[in-house]
Amino acid sequence: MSLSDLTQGAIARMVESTDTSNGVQNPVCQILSIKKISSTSTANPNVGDRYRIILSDGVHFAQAMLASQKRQMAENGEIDRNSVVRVLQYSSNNVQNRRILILLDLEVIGGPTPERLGAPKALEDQARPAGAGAPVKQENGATAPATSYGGAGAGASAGSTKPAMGGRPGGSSMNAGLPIYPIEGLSPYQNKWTIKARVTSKSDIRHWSNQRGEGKLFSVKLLDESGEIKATGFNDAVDRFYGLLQENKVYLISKAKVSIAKKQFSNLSNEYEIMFENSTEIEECTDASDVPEVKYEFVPIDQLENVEPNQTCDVIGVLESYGEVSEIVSKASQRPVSKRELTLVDQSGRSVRLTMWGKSAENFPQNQGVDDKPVIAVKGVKVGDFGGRSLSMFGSSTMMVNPDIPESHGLRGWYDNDGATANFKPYSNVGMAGAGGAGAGGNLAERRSIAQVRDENLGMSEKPDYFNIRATIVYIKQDNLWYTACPSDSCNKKVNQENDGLWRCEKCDKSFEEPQYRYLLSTNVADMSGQMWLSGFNDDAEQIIGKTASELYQIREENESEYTAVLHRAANRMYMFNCRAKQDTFNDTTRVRYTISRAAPVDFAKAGHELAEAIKAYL
DNA sequence: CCCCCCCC
Repeated sequence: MSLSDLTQGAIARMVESTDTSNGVQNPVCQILSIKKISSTSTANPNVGDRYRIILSDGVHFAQAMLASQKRQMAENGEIDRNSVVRVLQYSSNNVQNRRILILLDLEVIGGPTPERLGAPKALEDQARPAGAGAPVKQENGATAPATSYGGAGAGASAGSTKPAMGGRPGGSSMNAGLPIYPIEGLSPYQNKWTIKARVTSKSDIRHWSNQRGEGKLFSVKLLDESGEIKATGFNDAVDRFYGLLQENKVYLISKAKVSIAKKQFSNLSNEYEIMFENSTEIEECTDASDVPEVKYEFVPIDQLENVEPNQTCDVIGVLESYGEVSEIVSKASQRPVSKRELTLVDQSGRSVRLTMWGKSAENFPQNQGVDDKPVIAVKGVKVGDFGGRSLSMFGSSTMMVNPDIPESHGLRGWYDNDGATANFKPYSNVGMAGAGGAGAGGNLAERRSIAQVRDENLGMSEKPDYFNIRATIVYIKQDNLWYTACPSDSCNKKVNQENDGLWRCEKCDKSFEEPQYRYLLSTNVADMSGQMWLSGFNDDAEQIIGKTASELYQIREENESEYTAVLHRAANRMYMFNCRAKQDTFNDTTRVRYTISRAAPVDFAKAGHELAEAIKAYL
């Protein structure tokens, strides 16, 4: 299908006519957007206003409704965004001074069309003198179609008895003269528009600095009945609009720039995005009832295992607990990032971890007004497979605390009656069983025995598996216990001694008088079910051995038997090991390596109490 | 004009 297949110019003539009989016969048009209208308008059965369509002839587009008898074409996917259709029968109706096309019969032609044909503009004047055409009567009390897009032209239309903006709810003197457009109607070719849209998410302010300069920016997602679009503000626009724009509120926005969306950076299905500019006007709109609310599609926590990792989804649950803010260093950017772990529970009897990042993590819970065990709804969070399933906030994810929606009230009632005393099966407690010893914050069932680690084939898939074991050091391998490392901060690469006696680091491109010694621990550990070899790095090895690698190097230089004694003393101690299992191939042999990510001495008193509790639970 | 979405 190409632009030439469309009946160019048809839209204007269709709108001018009353129906097929005096209009265009069988025009071929493209559907730019199709949107189910879920705000239950009691309106007109004649109109059957269930699906709102933006219809294009390649030159112009205009607003249309799919007649209710053709609803199934939308429901079964026969027609969709970008479909090319032949309009067999239509009518053009005057609804509150706007012309709305009603598509009474149509057929799909050609195969799927992947893109918008041509560069259609909004029909400048879709209004007509009252009484012309075949006006659709509004029954008493009947609601007008949701948002009154002057869309294609509620501007000062010839013969219109109303002022141009008379129908604009919550409007003001600002933005005067610019018709309200559906978001789907925006394009770079037309800049006289106003959208009335709800902010569904707002990012943190982000600062950047690269070779091209530096600055700050933020972005919001905007929603109306027709679709969604991302809008970004840079520098001055951050100062002007960041505070004004708030999640879930509705705004009139005009005089911003529409440009081609960089699709790879957006998960919204819109070819375009908006940039706020110096001339941009934004005003909160108090009459927001006709702009759709954020829609959630909640996945119960126990169903998360059916969601593919890396997908996004919406989850609602009671905030059972949350941790302290901590800092990690991003592997990709090498920059420190704050994070905070929340634990959500729901009626499915399971709990899941939700990670918050950056400022929102630091400012939680104050920024969310969190009281005791609130209901938390999150939208667009990333599903991870850490420890089964986990959740992680994106910059584009949104969080609502105690939202006023049925699911929230249901959870509140359930939690206050039953949930508060229930036990929840976690997806994972990996990483929580650390300093506290045996399962601090975790439960004993989640810990594995060494036999289980083998029986469950952990580390045999492409991705690493993580597990915890409580085991006793049996033996520490005595040769190659350390390597000569680069002494630069956070380099740790192996350095070799050159002919000049200096130690050279290829990565840092520097030479040093002395290397830093760092452990490469290989230790055999055992529990009641068996034994296994674990690899460990410097920090955990220091803790286990009780000396730095440099100290131990000196000891061995001076007294070989003392060296052996130090290693003997390190054995027969019990630790909680957080480990990672991953395949690796060396000399054509593939085997699973088990690496310590954290080792913590067992707190026997605490572990004993936990065992007692576990036994009690069986009785 | 950013574009990373992180870690165990």
